[in-house]
Amino acid sequence: MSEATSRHLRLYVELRSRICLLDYPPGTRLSEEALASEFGTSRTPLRRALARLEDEGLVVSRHGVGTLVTDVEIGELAQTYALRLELAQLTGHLSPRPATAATLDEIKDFVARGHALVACPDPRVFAGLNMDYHRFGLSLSGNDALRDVAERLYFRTARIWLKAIPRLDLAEECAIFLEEMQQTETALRAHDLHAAALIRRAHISMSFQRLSTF
Amino acid sequence: MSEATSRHLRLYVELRSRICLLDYPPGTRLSEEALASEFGTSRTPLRRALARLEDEGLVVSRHGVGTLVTDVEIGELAQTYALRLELAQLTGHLSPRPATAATLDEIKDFVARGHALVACPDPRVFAGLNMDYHRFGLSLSGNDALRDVAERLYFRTARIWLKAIPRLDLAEECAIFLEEMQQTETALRAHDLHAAALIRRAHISMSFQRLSTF
DNA sequence: GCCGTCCTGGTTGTGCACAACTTTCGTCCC
DNA sequence: GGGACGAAAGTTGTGCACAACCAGGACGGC
Repeated sequence: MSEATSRHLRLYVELRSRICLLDYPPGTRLSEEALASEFGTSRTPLRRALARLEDEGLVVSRHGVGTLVTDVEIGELAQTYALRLELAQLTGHLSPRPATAATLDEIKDFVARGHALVACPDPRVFAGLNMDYHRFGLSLSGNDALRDVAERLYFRTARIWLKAIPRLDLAEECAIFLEEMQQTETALRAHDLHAAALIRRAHISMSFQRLSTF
Repeated sequence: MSEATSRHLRLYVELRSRICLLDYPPGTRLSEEALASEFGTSRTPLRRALARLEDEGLVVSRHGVGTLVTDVEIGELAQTYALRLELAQLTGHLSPRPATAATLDEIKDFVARGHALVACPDPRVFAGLNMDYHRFGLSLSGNDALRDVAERLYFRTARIWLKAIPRLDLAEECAIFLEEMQQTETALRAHDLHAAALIRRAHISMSFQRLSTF
């Protein structure tokens, strides 16, 4: 991979993480100059990364004003979740990858991290674990297109869900999350990827239900 | 919409069309300078559009070499089609929009254009009609996220399918396409969006079957 | 004849200076 | 005192010059 490409990817991924982990909550104004100097580049490559984030709807740049982190209204959130449900289930159908020993080790590790989270609930840790676990869920399918699409949708709305966490019961959310990972571990041990996908679907659905009580 | 945004969109859409209509077949080298002068801008805004095309996988820029239109191997094509099948069917489930009189006029017009195409088969006209019809199919769902995702996948692979057309029977492909639109018209007249989505799914599936005989 | 080297033309990537634009705040007129 | 106007500061968008890089060919040594 070329130097330029790798730098672009680094900037893009880092900024995307900061946005979705609420280091930059919706409405934050990102300064091109400040970010460029932080990352040790000029504005040009940084603008390339911001442009991609804008194309994907995570920020919006307005001439003379600034680059602002976007918010998402409930209507769009509902549509995106409706689609994510279906995609989650599809991970069990579209070229599923048989669970290997490595897969089982991974899910075991996730469960361990879940226990640690329940013992000491923290929104930031929750968000990071959730993001990692999402990526793990996608890795169960061998369909690249499905992975790309699902990842895109996840990052499109993850920050909104996280923003609502303080208004929910953090401890309870952590417990539910741990439960999901435990159920998934059971399914994977039984080598039932279909079941694992359904579990994922069910929990995304319930998560949105709890979210939309506001 | 700002001046810059509208220009960006114009460049992006125009280049994407040219790529997917095979005005620029896979492997073509796009010159930033030439395109910039054609569109009457400097390289900077043009590079913004090319960068987006690269992020979406339609071109690849290599330092010192050029910007090349990508090709797609059969494996990726299969995965993308597998996903497109599911998404096509979902347009019948995820906030389907009831067929109005305007909808019926539209599909009637498509059938008319289909008849004209069958009378005088032409790859370029075929491609244009197919692209318009694809957009029409998406408009039957009110789910923005689904539309975005499906459109992205369509443009990702449309040129590959079109590239294979000369190796198939053009007249037969046109006839099949017309048939699909006629069947869809019947479904829409019956206000059965579920059926319309299944017809779309079936034809995408069969289209890929014919395609992958090579 | 063959291989390695260097040079040259052409392309994308980067940095910088400036243009275009928006917001805010101060000032002046009424 | 209120409102309109304008200047100023700060931001993103654009154009340009140059750096970095790659492919191909000429050239010379062997």
